[in-house]
Amino acid sequence: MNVEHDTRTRILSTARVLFHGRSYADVGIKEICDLAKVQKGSFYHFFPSKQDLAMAVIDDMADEWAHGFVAEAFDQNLPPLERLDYMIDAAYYWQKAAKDIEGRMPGCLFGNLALEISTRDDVLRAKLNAVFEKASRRFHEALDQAVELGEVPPLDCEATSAAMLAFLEGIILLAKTRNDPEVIRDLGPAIKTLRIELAHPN
Amino acid sequence: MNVEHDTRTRILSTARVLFHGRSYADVGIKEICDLAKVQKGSFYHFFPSKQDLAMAVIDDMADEWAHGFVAEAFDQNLPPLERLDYMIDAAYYWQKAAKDIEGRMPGCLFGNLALEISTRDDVLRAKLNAVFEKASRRFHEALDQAVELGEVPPLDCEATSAAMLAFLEGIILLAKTRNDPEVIRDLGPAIKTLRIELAHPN
DNA sequence: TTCATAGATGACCGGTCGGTCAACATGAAG
DNA sequence: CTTCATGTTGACCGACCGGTCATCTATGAA
Repeated sequence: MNVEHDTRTRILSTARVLFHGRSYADVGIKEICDLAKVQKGSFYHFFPSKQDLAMAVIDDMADEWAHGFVAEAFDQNLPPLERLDYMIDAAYYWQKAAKDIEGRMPGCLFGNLALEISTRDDVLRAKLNAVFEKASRRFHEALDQAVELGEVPPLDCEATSAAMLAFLEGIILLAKTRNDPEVIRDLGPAIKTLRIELAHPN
Repeated sequence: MNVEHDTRTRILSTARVLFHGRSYADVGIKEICDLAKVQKGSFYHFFPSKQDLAMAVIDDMADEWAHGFVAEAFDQNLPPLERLDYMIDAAYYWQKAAKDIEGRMPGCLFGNLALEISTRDDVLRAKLNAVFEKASRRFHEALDQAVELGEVPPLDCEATSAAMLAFLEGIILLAKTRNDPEVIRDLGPAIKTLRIELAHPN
């Protein structure tokens, strides 16, 4: 069981690391196979194409996120606004750890892939969009609860949650470009100041 | 004079369009040459390598930006906060026009390149970082003036301007992933709500 | 008229790309 | 013992990659 899927898992995690650290186009299947100690023929036994591999990598990482520190950060027991800080912190420490090890900030795998391939591959684009929408929903929940608890004046939670996700991705983009995770820490807390007012019902 | 540089210019503008619409790695020199109606040998007469071409493309677009709608948006005669709206508007209309023509949102060339190659090529990364820093300075100016005019309570203009740029890039990223320029219009105005307070002097 | 220089041409290079395939190993079910 | 499914192996494919180069042409100064 676990042995059967071991090869597949090795391919998947190797591909994830390489795609994240460089880019989709820059990483070849040969390189993935070599590092994962898998033969090329075996690769194509599990994944029909490089695109399918990318799909699986996205699913894989989205799952790990959802059950990992995203679940922690958006813990229902945490005060809603603290969850935002937690999320920023988690992003910061993650990127910092990666930079300390590899010397470079990998940024957000989803953001990286989105900008690289969403003009070329509509299927992958749609999948990445779904990941972002799911992430946005976490912000949405937190905002709803913050409003309910009176911690924040009423606002357009739908739009604001999307804006917060955009801000997070933007900060990571800027930090990666500066190769300096501190950007996340310095700018991140401003996420709580973002507000989009409710549209006036005429 | 203009004839001499015509070939170079054709290469440059063709490369810009292709890099912007797809990605750096996905566009080959052969394709650029074909579209620009230039022979490969001629290409390498003007550009020593693909990396040098990328440098030139970034410079080229940064120049066109600086003297184009960025200069318009950050017109000193405009009220500072209106400049922010102008910038969002400009981004929106640009992306919308591009999508109407090509069917896909290209996003921001600088953001695209930054995420794709800043882990692989430190020279290009540094250049893109410089572009962002220059852009951030425009926001900085506007914020300084807004504070001076009392339109906004005092704040950390340095950090907030960087946050605003991050937000802009993040919005474009999200819009590109959704392939829907309206995201820029819907979330963009929240840029004015971003605030990073001045650090307390102990 | 000569000569140097800038530019244009297209064949060519080794290497890598994503992907295919026939042959073979393994192990469980009949 | 046979059959079949699952998985492994590595040679192989044509296309394309970034980049090189010898050769030719056009131009303008001396």
